[in-house]
This record gives sequence, structure tokens and C-alpha cells, in this order.
Amino acid sequence: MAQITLKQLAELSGLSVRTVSRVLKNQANVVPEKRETVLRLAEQYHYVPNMAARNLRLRKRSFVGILCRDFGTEVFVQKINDLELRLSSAGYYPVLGHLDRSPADLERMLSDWAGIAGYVVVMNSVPEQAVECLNELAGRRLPLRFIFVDQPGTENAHTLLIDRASGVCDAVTSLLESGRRRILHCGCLASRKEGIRKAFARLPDSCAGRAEALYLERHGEFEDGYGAGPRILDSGADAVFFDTDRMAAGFLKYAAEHGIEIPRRMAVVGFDDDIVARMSIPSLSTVAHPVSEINSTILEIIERNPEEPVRRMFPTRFIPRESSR
Amino acid sequence: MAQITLKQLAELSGLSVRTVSRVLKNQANVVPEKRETVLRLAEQYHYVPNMAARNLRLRKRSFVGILCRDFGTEVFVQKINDLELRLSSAGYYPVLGHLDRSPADLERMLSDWAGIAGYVVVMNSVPEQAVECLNELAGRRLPLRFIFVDQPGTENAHTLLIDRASGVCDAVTSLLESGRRRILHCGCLASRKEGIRKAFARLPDSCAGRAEALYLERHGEFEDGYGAGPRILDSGADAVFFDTDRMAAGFLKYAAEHGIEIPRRMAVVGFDDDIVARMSIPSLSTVAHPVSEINSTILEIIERNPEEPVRRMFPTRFIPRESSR
DNA sequence: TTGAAAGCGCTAACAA
DNA sequence: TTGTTAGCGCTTTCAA
Repeated sequence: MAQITLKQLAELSGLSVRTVSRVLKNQANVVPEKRETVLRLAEQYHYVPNMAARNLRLRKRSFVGILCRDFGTEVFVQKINDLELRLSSAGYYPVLGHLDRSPADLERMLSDWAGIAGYVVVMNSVPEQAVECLNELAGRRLPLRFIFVDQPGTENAHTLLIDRASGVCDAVTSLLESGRRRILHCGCLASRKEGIRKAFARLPDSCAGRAEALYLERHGEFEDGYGAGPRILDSGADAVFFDTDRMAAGFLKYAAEHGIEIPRRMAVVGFDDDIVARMSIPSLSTVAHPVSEINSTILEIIERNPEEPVRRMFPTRFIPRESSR
Repeated sequence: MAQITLKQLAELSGLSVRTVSRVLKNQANVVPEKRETVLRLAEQYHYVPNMAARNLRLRKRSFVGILCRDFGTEVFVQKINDLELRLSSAGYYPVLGHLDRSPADLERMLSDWAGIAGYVVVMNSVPEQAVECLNELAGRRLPLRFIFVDQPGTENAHTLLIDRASGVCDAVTSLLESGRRRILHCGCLASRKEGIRKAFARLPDSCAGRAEALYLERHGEFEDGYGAGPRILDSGADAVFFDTDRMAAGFLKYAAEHGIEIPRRMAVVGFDDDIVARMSIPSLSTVAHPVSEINSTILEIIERNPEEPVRRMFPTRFIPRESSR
């Protein structure tokens, strides 16, 4: 769409760009009459300043790149939802980019953002091939500063880590305290294992060493949880912790089909606080990510623009629901 | 991060910006030796062109605004996921903006995009107050062109509508053909009603006028579907169509808790092809949005940049799953 | 084959 | 109080 410029406004009003600019930025030292004229013309011609030009001049970058493998996970959506609100109320806007592309494409994308985005937030679950490529790009003097979330980044990048073990530990401790004794970990993620190990390391008094940790290796998708059903029942466990809510939902489906009462026969806990956790039958106990804490830190970094890399760790937290009562 | 510029590269190499630019853009008419030098320096200093400057000069806008009320719905995520891939492979990038804000904030956001984004895609479920405001902004000569998706926009905006009725009609026809006779519509959306009406208007021969349409007014959330359980059972229906998958999932929860066999006792169909539809127990038959058709049209508009507004209608389609077998 | 220079739209130091 | 002007980093016409 045709855009009217400051210069045109100056010509139309018979004033200089400086004066027009003064009026439009509400600065002092303009006689009311001229101010009126400019304001009227701006209104009449629907003047809107060109941010690209302004930002270029001010060397300001008002966009923030958000890199993620898959926008589809509920967790990501929660995070971006919250982040967009914080960013935009501070005059920044999120630009989305998929991480699942070739290094060359990734590099092209980041180059295309140069001069427009000042920061790039790398969300978790970065694919193998991208890690290497990103680290290289972040290490180079790209005109972008990286913020790695939930993923160790390069030395000079900011890194906000999520302590998944803390919430898992709380979840397992809660299971033990409620009388469960044979806790099965179904999944494959080290962070979850660590949380479980910690919980067993500080066994509540009520257990008196009579608890047992079991393990079943599986990936974290819905189908994996469903398919693991028979093995989980055979294991003799009275509680299962799954790496993800999606996976736990898969097991709940299996349990429903086979008349396994949850949580009476078996307590179930997932991880992520995914929407399926709230909608499943029964509603799923889970471990939630520290979304708002992370996002407020991201905003702080962007606004403060510190030279030295920020490194911080945020705990996850257990959310008890029907499946583990 | 400090950024090296074309000018600096020119100074370093002792050549003019024109020549450096020639080399970097791989244009002809540079002696190999000088070309070498420039390439070496560019590599050494990690030169990355400033897109803000380039786009300003070329009057090009490589970002596309995406406005939506809630990023959290699965449908939106599917759409944006697919759209990002298409956009970025054409050198465009999506900027996200929430629609749930005051008109003043919305206007500020769009102004902040001026000169950077050329198009703004308005996704469906626009809140009341925003509709008015958007229409006004789209009507004005803002330096942005609007593409309304699944929502009637202003005269000069592009409008891509979704014919929800078509998929609903197919769904209901399928229910009728499989022998269901009392079809309940649980929801409140006119588009769904219309689809049901159409299906009844062209009743399959097998029915011979012995089918009946029932209606129960409810909103489309999970809780609404759950809460409607008793009324649905009382209605005597042998099939239910819900406005949304979330709502259908709520009813499935109720059915599971009360031993109602789905689909034997009652067939269930939702709308949206939400992720919960695939994960629910049993998996939920639903009606899917024309995601890829819409997105390829969006891209076509952005690349072709037609003056006259594009107006098109896309059909939805029925996806049968376990809940209506 | 190469370079000088104008200009995209804006800001702000400086001069008048 | 107002205007002139340089320049953000880039592209490209035109002249050398």
C-alpha cells in the first residue's frame, strides 16, 4: 500500500522535516498553529512512520527470533503465548522459525533476520544436526545474540536451563508418601531418571527402605505409551512416571480399554503439563515447566542487553491431579 | 553484536562499495583477484548483510504478520506450522501478534510493523472488539495489506473463507448412511447447523425419511461437553455432533466414567481435527480444516501481490475414526 | 571493469 | 523556534 512519508508531509505543510518530526514525536518548541497543521495533515493522509527506517537509523531491532523444532507441542504453545504478551507490551515482536531444516537454510534464515532481530531465542528440543550448526552460528560474530532455553548453548550465549529433575523428584516423593512402593519409570530421558534417583535418595521416613524403582525404556510418544501397556502391567508397579504427558495419555488409553482402574490399581504421572493432561480421563498429574519465570528473564535480558552471558537454572514443579490421588 | 558493514569492507579492501557489492551478489565484471580479496575479507570478518537496510532500499517487506486470538488451539498450531514452512522457503517470516488486546495496543502493534511486514494474516476467532478495530485499520490506508482467514474482512482485504458446513454435512451423511437415525447437534455455531441441515435436506435413500435432527445448545469447551453428558443421554440420540473436538473430548470423558459405550451406544463426531481427536479414547471422528489449501493461497497472494482482493471459499472434510464406526 | 553518488524513510546534531 | 544536513547500511544508475 502506498505510504506517505515524513518528507511528503513536510512538503505538504510547507515546513521542514525537522518540524514535522518534532510534532509527530510530541517534542517541544513548535508553535501551536504549525503543530495543528501537521497533525491535521498526518491524520488526513494516514501517516504511519516506517519502522524499518526508524530502526535502521536508531540501530534498534524490535523483533525477536524464536527458533523451535515443532510449534505443535502444547508446551511450546504455552511458552510462546506468554512470551508474545510480554514482548509486545515492551515493543518487541516474535518472529517464528522452524529448526527442522538444513544448516544452509537455517543460516539463510538467520541472515535474513540480521538487522531486524537483535535476539534469537532457541527453544528446547533442538534436532541433532541443528545443534552443531547453531553453535557454530552463535559462536561466530553474527549480528544476533542467542538465548538458549532448556538447552546448553555456546559460551557467549545466554543460557536458561530447566531443572526437570526437581519436579520429577517432587512427583515421585509424593507417590511414595501416598503409599506407592514400586515406581516404574517409563521413558528414556536422563533428566527424568535423575529426578527419580533423587527422590529415592531422600526416601520419606514412612517408606523405611521398602520402595523399589523399576525402569522400562521407551520413547515419549502417544503410541509408545499405548504400546507399553502390557509390559507396564506385568512389571508389578503400583505407579508409573512417564517422560511426557502424550506418552502417559497413550497408557491411559490402554488402561481404559483393558479396565485398569487409574489411580486405584496404578498411579500415573506425566511431564509437561500438556493440554492432554487436563483433558485426559482421569485428569493427569504432571510436572509443569517454569514458563513465566523463564519468559520474564528473557525479557529482562532483551531490555537490559547485558554483555556478559546470563546463565540461570529454573526448577519445574509437580501438579497433582486425579491420576495419582 | 558489532556488525561489519559493506562500507567497512570496502575500506578494508581498498575497493569501492560498488565492487564489494558486486562480488557479494555474485555479479559479473570483477577481476578474479579483487573478487578473491573481498570474499576472503567477508569471510574473515563474518560479514552478514543488514536486511533492514536492504529491504528499506528495495522497498521490500519480508515479514508477514499473523494475528490470532489464541495461539493455543491445536488448529491454529497446525496452520502456523505449515504456513511457516511455506513462508520461510520463499524468504518470508511470520511475526506473531495476539488479537486479545485493546484497540490502541492493536494499532500500536500494527504501526510497529509498518515498513517491515507487507501483509497481515488475520486468523479466525477474532474477538468482538477487535473486529471493529481491525476493519477500521484495514479500511484505512495503512501500509499493510490484510488477509482475513475464516472471517469476513473489509472490502479491499483478501478473504479466504472456510466452508465448515461441507465437512459437517459429509459427517452427518456418513452417520445416516451407517444407520444412525437420531442425530443430536450439541453446540451453538450456525455453520455447523447449516451443515446438518444440508445433510438432512439430501437424506440418503436408505433412510427413507425416518431420521431426526435434535439440538442441544452449549458452548464449545471441554467442560461444556462433559457437563452436557446427562442431557445427551436423555435425548435418545444415537449419534452426536459437537461444535469442537475439545467439547467432544469432554463428552467422551463423561461417557467413559458412566460406562457408555462409544460408538456402539452412541456415535460421536467433533470438529477441528484437534490433537485430542487423535489421542482420545476412542479416537474421535472429526472434520478437518483445509490447512494446506488456505496456506498455499496465502503464499500465492503474498508473492503475486494482486491489486484486486482475492476472495475464495475452501471446503472442510470429514475424517472418520473409531468414535463413529 | 570500476567508482561516485543518489536515495530508501527516518533521527538528531548543529546552525540560524 | 525552525531549517539544513549527515548518516543508519544498502542498492543501483550513470559516468569514467
